[in-house]
Amino acid sequence: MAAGKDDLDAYGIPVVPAPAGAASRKRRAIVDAALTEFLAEGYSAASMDAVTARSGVSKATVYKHFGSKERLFLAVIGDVLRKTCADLEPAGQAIAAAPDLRSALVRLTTDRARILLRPDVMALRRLVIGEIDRFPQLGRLWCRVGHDVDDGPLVEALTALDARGDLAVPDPKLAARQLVAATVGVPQLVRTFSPEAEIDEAELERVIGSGVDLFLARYATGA
Amino acid sequence: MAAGKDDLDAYGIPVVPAPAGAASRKRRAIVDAALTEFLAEGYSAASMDAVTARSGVSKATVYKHFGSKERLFLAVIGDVLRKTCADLEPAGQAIAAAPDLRSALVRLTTDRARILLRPDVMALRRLVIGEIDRFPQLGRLWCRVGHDVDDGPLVEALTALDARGDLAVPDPKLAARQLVAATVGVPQLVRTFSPEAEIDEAELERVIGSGVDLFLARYATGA
DNA sequence: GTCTATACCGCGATAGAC
DNA sequence: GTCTATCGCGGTATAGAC
Repeated sequence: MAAGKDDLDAYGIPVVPAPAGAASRKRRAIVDAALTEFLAEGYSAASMDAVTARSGVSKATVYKHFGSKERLFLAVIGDVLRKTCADLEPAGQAIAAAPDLRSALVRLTTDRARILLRPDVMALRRLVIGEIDRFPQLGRLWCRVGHDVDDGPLVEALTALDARGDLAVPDPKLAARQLVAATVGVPQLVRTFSPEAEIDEAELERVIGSGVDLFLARYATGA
Repeated sequence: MAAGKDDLDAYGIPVVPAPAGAASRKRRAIVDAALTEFLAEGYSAASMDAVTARSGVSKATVYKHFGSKERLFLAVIGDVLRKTCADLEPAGQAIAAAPDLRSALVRLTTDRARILLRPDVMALRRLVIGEIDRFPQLGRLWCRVGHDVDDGPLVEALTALDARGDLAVPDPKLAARQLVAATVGVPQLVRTFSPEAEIDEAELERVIGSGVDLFLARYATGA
């Protein structure tokens, strides 16, 4: 049992450190192959044989690196989830300082929608939702990094706008959820059940814009 | 190959007629056991052995009735999905005639939320989402009977209200999606990633009421 | 229609040479 | 670290008696 092999991060997902050097390339190949396999088949139907075949290494090597199918799944999905959604981090910080609030909200929600609606992110989301009972840690991780439920920076920005009088938001946490639901949530729901649906750019802009208008009609001050 | 064994309904889901009599009880036991097993384990990890054990019949009987794991899954999930969401059918018909529009919208969305947020319905939803790639028919079926994406009656009601001048709704289809997203969608999203979260009745009323207010702030006429 | 028993396969995980 | 070869188990589906 190597040192640090059972370390868990704040979300209960095993941290498997990547060794530098020649083995690192094989490790990368395993991770890539595993992600493809898990996204295509789901956790249970995914085969470790298929992962080894796709990655070009032997099965023993896979187990030397990750120990078990469950640890491989958590490491791979957790990593890609963190990386993919890292773009969402600097979310609502520019909102409070923006001259035109509507434009700022449209830009914020549109940027988020572009990322969250990407086919690979949607597939990852479906996989996480389907395996929630088996891996509750991934659900908690998705909520935090993807801000699918709570968005800290956005809540803070709405609170600041309320204090300044630019908006009248009695419950910023609820308002943030409503804004996200009325904008990103609408096309996201459609694509959740229709993976093959295309993203019409003009339609997306129209939906997002209408959602922001919905939000502002309720929370904008007369000023 | 019995007659009608390969009949498909409008959604591409096999229709397996239930014979009346003594065998009907066994069939019911199989369906109940299979639903429990699939909801608990997902499609791939679900075991036909576990289904037979839970239902108290032999494995051969299960295969005599349903032919394969795939057909059993489609039949069971499709049936329960239709039955569960049948309560949602008479959706927006009473809206247009209601004296108090806000109360009517709150009642409509609250009723829907109560059904869609039930733990068993949420679990079914997670299962369908996770198996969308394998069974696209279930995604299409969910969209229709659950009105998770499009709600025909609600769209018609909004169109009528717009024509009468009670609301100003330029795009009823989009408005219907926004109403659902801003009300039911908010707690639904939370519980999608947190199966164990409880439904606080007071909190639900507050969220739904706020969502309806959001909707009316945008679409209500001055009158 | 229903049962018991089993064919047959692919799975996750490991042993031991190098 | 990496390989080949294999173990043991549990999976779906079927055969044949009743």
